[in-house]
Amino acid sequence: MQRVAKSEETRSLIVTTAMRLFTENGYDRTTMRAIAAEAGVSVGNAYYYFSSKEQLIQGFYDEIARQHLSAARLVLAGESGFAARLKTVLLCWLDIAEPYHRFGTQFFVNAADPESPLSPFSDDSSAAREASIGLLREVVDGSDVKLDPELRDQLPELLWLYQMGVVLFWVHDRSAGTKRSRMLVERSVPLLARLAALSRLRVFRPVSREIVDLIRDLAKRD
Amino acid sequence: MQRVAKSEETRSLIVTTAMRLFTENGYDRTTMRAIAAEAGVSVGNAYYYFSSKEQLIQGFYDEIARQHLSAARLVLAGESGFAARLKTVLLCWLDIAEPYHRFGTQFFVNAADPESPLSPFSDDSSAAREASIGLLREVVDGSDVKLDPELRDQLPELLWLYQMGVVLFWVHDRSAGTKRSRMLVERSVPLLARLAALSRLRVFRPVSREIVDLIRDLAKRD
DNA sequence: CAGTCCTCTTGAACGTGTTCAAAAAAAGGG
DNA sequence: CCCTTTTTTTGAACACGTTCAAGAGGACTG
Repeated sequence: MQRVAKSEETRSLIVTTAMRLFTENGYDRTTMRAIAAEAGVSVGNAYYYFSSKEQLIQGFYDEIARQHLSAARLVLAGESGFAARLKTVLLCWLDIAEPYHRFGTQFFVNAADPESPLSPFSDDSSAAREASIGLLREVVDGSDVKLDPELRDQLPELLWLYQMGVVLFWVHDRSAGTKRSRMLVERSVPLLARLAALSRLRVFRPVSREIVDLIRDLAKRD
Repeated sequence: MQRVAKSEETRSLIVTTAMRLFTENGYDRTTMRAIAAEAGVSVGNAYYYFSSKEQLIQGFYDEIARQHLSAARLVLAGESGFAARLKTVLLCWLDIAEPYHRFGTQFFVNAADPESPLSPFSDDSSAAREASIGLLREVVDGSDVKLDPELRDQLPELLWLYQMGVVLFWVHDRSAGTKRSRMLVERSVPLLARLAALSRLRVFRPVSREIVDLIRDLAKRD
């Protein structure tokens, strides 16, 4: 009983300290020895709770995702247009992630490793991924957009991929205040919305159907 | 004179040995000490020629790019349809990259770092990038495709981004013979070709123009 | 040929992430 | 309260990428 609490306390102390030092000095310049010393534990103890330094990053993902989810829900309430809703959600993510951009690149690099549990495509990340896709489903369902119904089901997943693209761009974005990423969102979202609306046109139907099928097949675990 | 040749010999000996050991044992399991020992030089000497272990990977990129360029030119000769040409070029890349897939993921992970000179978006990679885009321009120009002329200029760069997407998918692809990546190419290329053809329709024109403008603006170094 | 410079080479040493055998602390059982 | 088992903690040790002061080997100059 008491032991679980104590154990949980140590774990949380370590991750909190790590996050603070990462933010203060960057990921690379923060050593495991420094984290342990600052938290008042031994190096080995940090490894008892976290299998690697990389794993300590998970705390950041969780934090950003948590903030984004609650902030996005708030701003979504006022919007009913599809493009406006999507834009809002993405700009909201950029706002929240902004403070972490300086060293955040380091994190997303590690996450690019397909073997890593931190990869957004990994099984370990499926819970977070589902939550993100769920939010994008709210974006679609809460809007007044008219869509090919076949597309409607798949759209949230497609939008999630699009969001990953935005994040990738953001990671490489070196402009002041990451304003190029903002421009990308401001201008690509209306395009997407228009394309989605076009999906109802007859000439577009077969293309739209094939996209849906392709995504479905690719999503299958072979 | 003689010295330059000797120096070049040592450099090449090191990179060749590194590539062999990487292929045999994987990137992580190959140590700089092992490379140096196998090449019969000291560790410090390897660092005289290459600033880091990561930099030794460049040899792989160059090799794959070189093979792809010449192989693609061969198979391109027989095709005139846009979709067929594009599909050919991408499948050709998958064929050539196949032997490196097992440990290739490791390489592309390192390349995902925006700070790294190995990043496909970095200044250091601009030569290789231009060469790739040039090949894709041949794909477009050598075909009989009819396009919005505004789009025609930008299309090779767009296709390059699309190719990066395929590579990203390939890196995460765990199917036998990376056949899912092949499926992605087989089925997404015709879609792209159809979309490109649609760009001439009047309803599509404004969308097409905005895409072109957006890419142009994003490409600007601010 | 002696002296000077530049290129190339060496290997010990440093800092890092990570492991592991051992100890300490806590829990449980009689 | 002692004995056993489990959980938690320790810090020395290891392997690796990387650095650097020192030197070896020649090429050029006067």
